[in-house]
Amino acid sequence: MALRHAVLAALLDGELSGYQLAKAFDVGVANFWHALPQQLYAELARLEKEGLVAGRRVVQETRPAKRLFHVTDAGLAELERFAAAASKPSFVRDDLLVKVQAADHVDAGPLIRQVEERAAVAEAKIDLFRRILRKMRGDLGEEEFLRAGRRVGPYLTCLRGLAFEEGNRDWCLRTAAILRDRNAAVAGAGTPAVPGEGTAPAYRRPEVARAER
Amino acid sequence: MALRHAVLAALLDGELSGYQLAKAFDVGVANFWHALPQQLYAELARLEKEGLVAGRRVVQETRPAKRLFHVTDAGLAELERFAAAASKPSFVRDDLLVKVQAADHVDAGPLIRQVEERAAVAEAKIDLFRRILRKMRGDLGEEEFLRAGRRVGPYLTCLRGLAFEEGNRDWCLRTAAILRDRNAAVAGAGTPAVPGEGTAPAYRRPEVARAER
DNA sequence: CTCCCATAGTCAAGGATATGACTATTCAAC
DNA sequence: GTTGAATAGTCATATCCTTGACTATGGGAG
Repeated sequence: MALRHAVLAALLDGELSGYQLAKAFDVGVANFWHALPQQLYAELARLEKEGLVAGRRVVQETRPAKRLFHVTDAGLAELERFAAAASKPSFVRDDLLVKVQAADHVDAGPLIRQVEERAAVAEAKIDLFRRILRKMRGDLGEEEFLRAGRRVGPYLTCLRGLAFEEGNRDWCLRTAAILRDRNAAVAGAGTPAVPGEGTAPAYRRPEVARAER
Repeated sequence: MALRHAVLAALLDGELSGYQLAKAFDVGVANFWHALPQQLYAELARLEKEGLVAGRRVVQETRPAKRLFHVTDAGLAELERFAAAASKPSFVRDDLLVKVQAADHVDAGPLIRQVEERAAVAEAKIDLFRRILRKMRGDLGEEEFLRAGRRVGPYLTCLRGLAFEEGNRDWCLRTAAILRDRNAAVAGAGTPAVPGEGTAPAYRRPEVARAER
């Protein structure tokens, strides 16, 4: 039930429309939470009904009208309550890690490609985050901004996003190199397609007949 | 729909009972996926019905009987298919980051405590991961193990977990220090409880009367 | 002149996850 | 001698999240 609080936190920086929120919570920039547009519009409706945010309609000339939302005092109080409550630990849930976990038992080719692609994605995010951070701190140096700047929350979460993506990139590059080496070694030793099968799996499945292959 | 593949990947290292799986997917060790026991038992039942895993009953003397599951050839094929398909990017979803995003608008005290507690949790996980890695590579050095070891998938995902927790710890410690400094600075300047309110929020809420406070 | 993209927002359906409780046995501590 | 932790597993409910649509307008590319 933290999506609502993520929305409240995002609206602290100023009024946003649902559409703008959706972009902020989209892949690429969502440093502290991720959500799809449908969720956000639904959550905004709930938050408004409960009086935690309020919206005002803004008519535009060249674009469809939009509704800009801001956090009410009740919303701020709710955020305060949330921030003081215990946080549950966060979990890893990543398709790619599941695949790497199985790396010794599946075809290495597609996996290596995916890991390398992820490294490129991480690199792009790193660039983006660096630009965002520069923009947020303006003329000030990082240390100075963090000491005296008036709004450091988003800066700090962006720093976490940056460090995460740097870790991601480094790990992906190393993992890809390792899998490539192993794949080449096994291929050189004569086993053609599936390297894991060449290097004796740690666990021989019992009672299941290993047909063909 | 990746939980099933995470279960398959976990069972590659040998037979496991639902209970053992649950421990592996619990907080603390789940390097590549996290899930609750209920989910795992349900998923195991589905996987068995579809013939992707098979279980055998093992009666024990001092403990209740258990069912040990292993991946079938069909399961391995399914995992192969999954590994070759495109992975969707993974997302950040962390209560604590939401709170830090709102750091300038909420009471800093409880937040700082939580960030420091998270740093301690990360430190404990780092120790745990280092022990697990040492155990997995045995006598070999890391480079050597990754070149020649016969099962590196779990080692690689554990390395990612280690790097993640190191990043977590470093960020938490730095963030806590920054928030402490800022809190002390504002308290010294005369504002008592809520420091964010002392430093002029970037956005003045319109049309909403700012009662008392 | 048409097609696609960006803006702005909504609906329905179903799968995935979380919360909380519950059974049953054994060992070890108090 | 009863309570508590660990083993082993299950059920029900509720909420969350994802998938895949769909409406509508305006601007720019080709």
